[in-house]
Amino acid sequence: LSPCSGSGHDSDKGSDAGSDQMVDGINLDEIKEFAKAFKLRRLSLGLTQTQVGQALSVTEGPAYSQSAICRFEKLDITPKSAQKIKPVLERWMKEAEDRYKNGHQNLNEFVGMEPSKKRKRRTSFTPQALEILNTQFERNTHPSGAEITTLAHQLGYEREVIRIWFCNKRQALKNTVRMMSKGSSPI
Amino acid sequence: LSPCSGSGHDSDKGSDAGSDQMVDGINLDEIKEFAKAFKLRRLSLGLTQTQVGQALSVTEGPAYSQSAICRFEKLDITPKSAQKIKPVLERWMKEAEDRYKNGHQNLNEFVGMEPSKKRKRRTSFTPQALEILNTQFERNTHPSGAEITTLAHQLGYEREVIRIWFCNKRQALKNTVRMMSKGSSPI
DNA sequence: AGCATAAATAATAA
DNA sequence: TTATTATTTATGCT
Repeated sequence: LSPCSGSGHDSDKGSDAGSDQMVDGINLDEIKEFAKAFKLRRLSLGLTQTQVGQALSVTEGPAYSQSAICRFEKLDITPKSAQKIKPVLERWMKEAEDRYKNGHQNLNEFVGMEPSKKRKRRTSFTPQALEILNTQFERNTHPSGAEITTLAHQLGYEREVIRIWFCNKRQALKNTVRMMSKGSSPI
Repeated sequence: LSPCSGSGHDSDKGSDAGSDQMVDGINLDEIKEFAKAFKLRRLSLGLTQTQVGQALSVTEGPAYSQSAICRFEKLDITPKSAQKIKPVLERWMKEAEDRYKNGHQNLNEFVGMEPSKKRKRRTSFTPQALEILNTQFERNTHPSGAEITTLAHQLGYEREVIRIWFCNKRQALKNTVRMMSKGSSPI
């Protein structure tokens, strides 16, 4: 991998940790542990990466996407970057947990969750609609935005529902292909 | 659409605080608490509902699908049913956690996970490949389709991977140039 | 009682 | 970053 080092010498931490793995004056093991704990704390509060990211964007600026949280949890970032983000997450999570103790409403408010954010009801497509959808899928597995909109309107379903249908359909197709190529005996 | 609301939904539970909620001699609150803890313990071990279900099917008989685990965690089952399943899950989880303490390999074995079941590729280029790629890039930042195909075959990577490499490389170059020249056209 | 798959979430590519 | 894919969860159905 590209070394890319030497941009800055942070010698702020004078404390020498004995057996921990240190890189550029950063304690990797400590960060690793924190990341793991952070994920668990997040799940304990029933929060998604998206929610954490959005909430942080409000208080800390617009640099916290779902991807960013994901990458931190998996430590798919540079040590320097992790070191920078860690205290922010630490502080935020502390606050969130405190709010949680004082009642869920406080947490919801803090995170900016909708109070009655229920899962969407599972739509069931009519056979007629499915037939048309499948026909379209055979023609083109990746319809454009405009095509999806038209199709949704034509069939009388929400646009998003149609979009998701194509996502899942592509998924199913891929899985089928994968299974077939595995050479498993047909049932 | 006919909303058909109010289908067998209990009205608000103005349950009295302090005493446990009992139904048919079953302590609902206890089960509720267990279900929540179970989910957290499952996540701590990094297991999916599917994995738990499959593992249980081996040790406890074929009555534990992913759906079943899901429904237990959400308590979307009858109290009687929950009461019946609870000790099974309790026992299994205990065992799983013990194995986990003795090393991940033990857990994997217990759960029946594929040792090498990892998510997906993430192409990383060998230094040799990178050297060749960079040489080609210096010669021509916009290789034709045929050239990309040849190069991909030569290096032993997927064509698409190579194509994208050039995209990203051009991007990097552009960013560098832009940074150097400071004022640039917004393309 | 659990399969099929819609919806939601996490991870990765562009 | 944002868009999209891969994975997991949840639920309509019989």
